[in-house]
Amino acid sequence: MAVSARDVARVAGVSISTVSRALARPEDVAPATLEKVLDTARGMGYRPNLAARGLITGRTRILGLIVPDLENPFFASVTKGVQSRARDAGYVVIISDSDEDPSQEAELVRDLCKRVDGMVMCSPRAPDSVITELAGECTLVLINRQSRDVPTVQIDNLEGIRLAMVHLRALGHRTIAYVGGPSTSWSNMARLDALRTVAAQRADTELINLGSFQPYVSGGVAAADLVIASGATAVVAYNDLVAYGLLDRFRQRGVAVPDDISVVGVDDLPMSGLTTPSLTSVGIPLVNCGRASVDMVLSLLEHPTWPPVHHHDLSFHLAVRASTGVVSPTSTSALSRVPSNTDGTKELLDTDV
Amino acid sequence: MAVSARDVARVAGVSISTVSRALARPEDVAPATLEKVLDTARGMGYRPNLAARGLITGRTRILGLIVPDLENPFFASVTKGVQSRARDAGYVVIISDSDEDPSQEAELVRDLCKRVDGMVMCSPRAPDSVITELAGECTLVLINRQSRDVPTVQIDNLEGIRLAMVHLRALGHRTIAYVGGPSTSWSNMARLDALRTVAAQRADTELINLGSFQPYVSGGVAAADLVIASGATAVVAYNDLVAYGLLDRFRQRGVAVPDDISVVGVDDLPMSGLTTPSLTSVGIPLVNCGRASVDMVLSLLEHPTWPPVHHHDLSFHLAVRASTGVVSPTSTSALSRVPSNTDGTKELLDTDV
DNA sequence: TTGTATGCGTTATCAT
DNA sequence: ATGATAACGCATACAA
Repeated sequence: MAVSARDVARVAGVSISTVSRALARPEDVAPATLEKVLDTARGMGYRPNLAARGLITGRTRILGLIVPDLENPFFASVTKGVQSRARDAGYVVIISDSDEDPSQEAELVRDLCKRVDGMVMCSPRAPDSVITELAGECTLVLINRQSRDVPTVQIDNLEGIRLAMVHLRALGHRTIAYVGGPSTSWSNMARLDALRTVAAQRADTELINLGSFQPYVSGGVAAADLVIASGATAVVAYNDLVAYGLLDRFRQRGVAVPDDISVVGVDDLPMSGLTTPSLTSVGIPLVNCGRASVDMVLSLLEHPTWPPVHHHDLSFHLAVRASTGVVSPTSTSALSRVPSNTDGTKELLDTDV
Repeated sequence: MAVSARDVARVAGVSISTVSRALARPEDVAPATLEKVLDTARGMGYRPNLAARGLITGRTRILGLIVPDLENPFFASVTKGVQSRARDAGYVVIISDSDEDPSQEAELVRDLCKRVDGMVMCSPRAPDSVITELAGECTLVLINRQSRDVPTVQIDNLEGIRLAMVHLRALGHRTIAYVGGPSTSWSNMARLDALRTVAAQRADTELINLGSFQPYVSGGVAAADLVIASGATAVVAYNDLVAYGLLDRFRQRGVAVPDDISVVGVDDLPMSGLTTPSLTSVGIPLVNCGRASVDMVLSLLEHPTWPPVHHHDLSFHLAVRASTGVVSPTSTSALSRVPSNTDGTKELLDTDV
């Protein structure tokens, strides 16, 4: 059986509450007894029973994290940040993978609610109404999703997209395609809006929205042929995974990157320096997102009355690599073999593919 | 304030213990009262306080998982498996990232011990003695590490390596280099042993051990030039990350894969179908490793007296992709520009690099 | 500064 | 089949 505070008290020759105090508020106990208690506690290998402590304090010192897919490097990085910051603050984190299933998310939150002090949801798919309701039942912070009612950690998509566009324009690109993510995704809408805003500011820049695709490698593979047919000299992908898919399919099709088409991703995943060619990407400080979300939860926990910083914005950086290059004179002519797609249509598709 | 069993009891007009029973052993309570209790409980949104339950049962229904690095896709996959199987069994999992620091591992286990029913350590770096000691303090299962005293989930390296070697030999390769992982790593020793065993069985096959490298992309980059200098026509990397590094550096050096050198990785990470060229890899069923480890922990928990299946072995598969090809007549001559390394030395290096 | 006593919400034991 | 009651191990208000 484990050693309890009572055991320590008996051995140290003090009362049980002195043991408790020695650990919780050392300054409230006489130096001599403090040392004696601490020594015997250590000697006996005493570890407070956290269930009992939690029963009294109502706090578990556990944080919850819900992500759609642990194997997706995007969420892996965020998870790393959450875990690391939580530990620094003396918390541990329970992780839960929703398997990309929005309907599971709500159930997961409710299950975890009682076990944790607060929760972080990363890129939740569940509808706004559900999220808001959930936030009423427990301390909740959202990552990478907008909400009026719930505190969020967001990334300034406009700034990131602007970096990418400025880069592409500097290389001479004027016809730029966008391979979107899920149409319901907040990030996708934010990025599309940003692209439109930036493109609208330059009269000679044409934006071709190729519609919505799965936010994985498979989505990029599916979109690649449309990109080629569109006649664009550069393409911005919803995220790096999609960009990997583009790269892969372009290679299969014999389309050279960046000579024929330049490719830009979003997220700057750890892998993106290693693709062939290496991928230029708009980077999100994912680990920091995780850290920031924990800071927000803890702040909410400690100052429940404060209605202060409900949104924490992080900024992008641009990692320029080998997948973007100057537009070549041959590129558009060589590729635009499908006339019907080069008629200047700004929105080719607007449905999910 | 949250609603307690006492509240439900009062509203339902029964005693508090009937409420408890209704949830724990429905068959022990009369159908009429059962329905009444369950209805009011649901109506009031009653959720048992897990801290209180844990205090009396001594069980938290939490499992712990310690990995060296969450961002490493190897561990991400294992984590996915652990989490998924744990949830199926009604457990949640606390995850902890040791930041590749062996000295942290022991501390993490001890911290988590009191919070969880059992733990899984994935590829721990800590010395045997420490691991054994830890296993004495809590229910512990190891993944990807050998131990006499502690239950483990392992992979049959000999079988996996044999698959790779048979594949390479069928392509005509006779001089095969191995880029090893950390010399202290059990996996590395197991793989090196397996390579030696298989090579020894074929008189015409030469194995060149290039020594130990970091088990990351950087390790592969560091090893690539040695591989080229060794004159080998094929190289087996400690894992896929190392293989990525080899691929990257080979490309930089203008060495064609697989025309000049064939490359084989180990792990078959999700990304490995997307490198250029795509990577032939000996695949570990990582998600299943995670699942199996949870099964072992739960079995240990439920039948603490059984001393049965202490080791669970999983098998490899070989994912043949574009990084391996038939040996070309030019390959050895074209590359072996460093005579001192082509003298047939079987063990070039045996120190860490 | 230290000890005593109470209660956190649940399960388990026993009596009814 | 159900109810009363005693733990579980700790923190805390209060007494000394």
